[in-house]
Amino acid sequence: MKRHSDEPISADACSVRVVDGDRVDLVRSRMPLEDELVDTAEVFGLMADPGRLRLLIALREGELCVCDLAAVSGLSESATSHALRLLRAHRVVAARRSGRMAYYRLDDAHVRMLLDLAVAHTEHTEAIHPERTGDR
Amino acid sequence: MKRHSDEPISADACSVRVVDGDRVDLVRSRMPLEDELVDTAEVFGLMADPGRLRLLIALREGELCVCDLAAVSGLSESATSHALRLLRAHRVVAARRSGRMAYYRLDDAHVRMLLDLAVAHTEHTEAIHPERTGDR
DNA sequence: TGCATATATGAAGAGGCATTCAGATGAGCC
DNA sequence: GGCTCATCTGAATGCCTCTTCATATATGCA
Repeated sequence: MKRHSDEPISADACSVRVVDGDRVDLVRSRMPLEDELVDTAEVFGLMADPGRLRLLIALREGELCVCDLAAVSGLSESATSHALRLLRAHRVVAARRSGRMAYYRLDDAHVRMLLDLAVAHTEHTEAIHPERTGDR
Repeated sequence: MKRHSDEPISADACSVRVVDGDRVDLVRSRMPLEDELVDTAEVFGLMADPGRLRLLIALREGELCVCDLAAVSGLSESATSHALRLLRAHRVVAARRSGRMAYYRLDDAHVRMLLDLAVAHTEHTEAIHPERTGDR
């Protein structure tokens, strides 16, 4: 049932011992392609910064201009712009320009779902929470 | 309808111009509490590393020992152990010990949902995606 | 008891990332 | 045209993170 080391383990099984080679091969076969996995990790990375996460959560309800996003997120306007640039580069948000204003909106259904799921989860724990006092 | 600057904008409205104060206040009132938001960002951060993400995806199907996780993820066993330690510290995975082996499993329903959603999405786009070439 | 195996840990180095500051672009207004 | 306002950009800096190497713990086995 348990074999080891002398069976064909697809890729880089050079120096690594393996306990359950069959499981390993199975799990490996179900692993997403490298590129997709890296993309996914990048998306999570975009949501891993509190400032950017605030921006994205704010945008769930509709578009906002940069200065309002800065006000909501607590970031400086420069930091906000940098963050939005990053998010835009990854097609997570899109911009609409009107005069000198720039209105940003969520532009990625997948990210929206992740955000909804995450916020729903926090609201769960919020039910237990008695207060909603100060912001920062 | 659009007011500005001279209304009470809860917290840090010192130097930041605000275009639509009502929207800002509304969005702010719906923003998760700071602590929860930071927690959420941390969870995303844990999934933002390709190595850790591979570990977590591998664990979706059941428990695995450290060396098999290393084999699956392509990480060194040391790096794997470090990663698992991090994940364990955040209660995302849990360990079961049997002899000198340590078997890890997913231990966070929320993370599992996020993973499922993410993997489902990659499997979707795998069929469709024509492009996604240049990022920045 | 002593050795090999499986995992855990600490320290350190390299790289990446977020913020800030200063300045640039570009639209609206007089 | 010249000024102001909203946003964008680049460079610099300090922090944080991931990996590796070396070593520690601890279990199983002879």
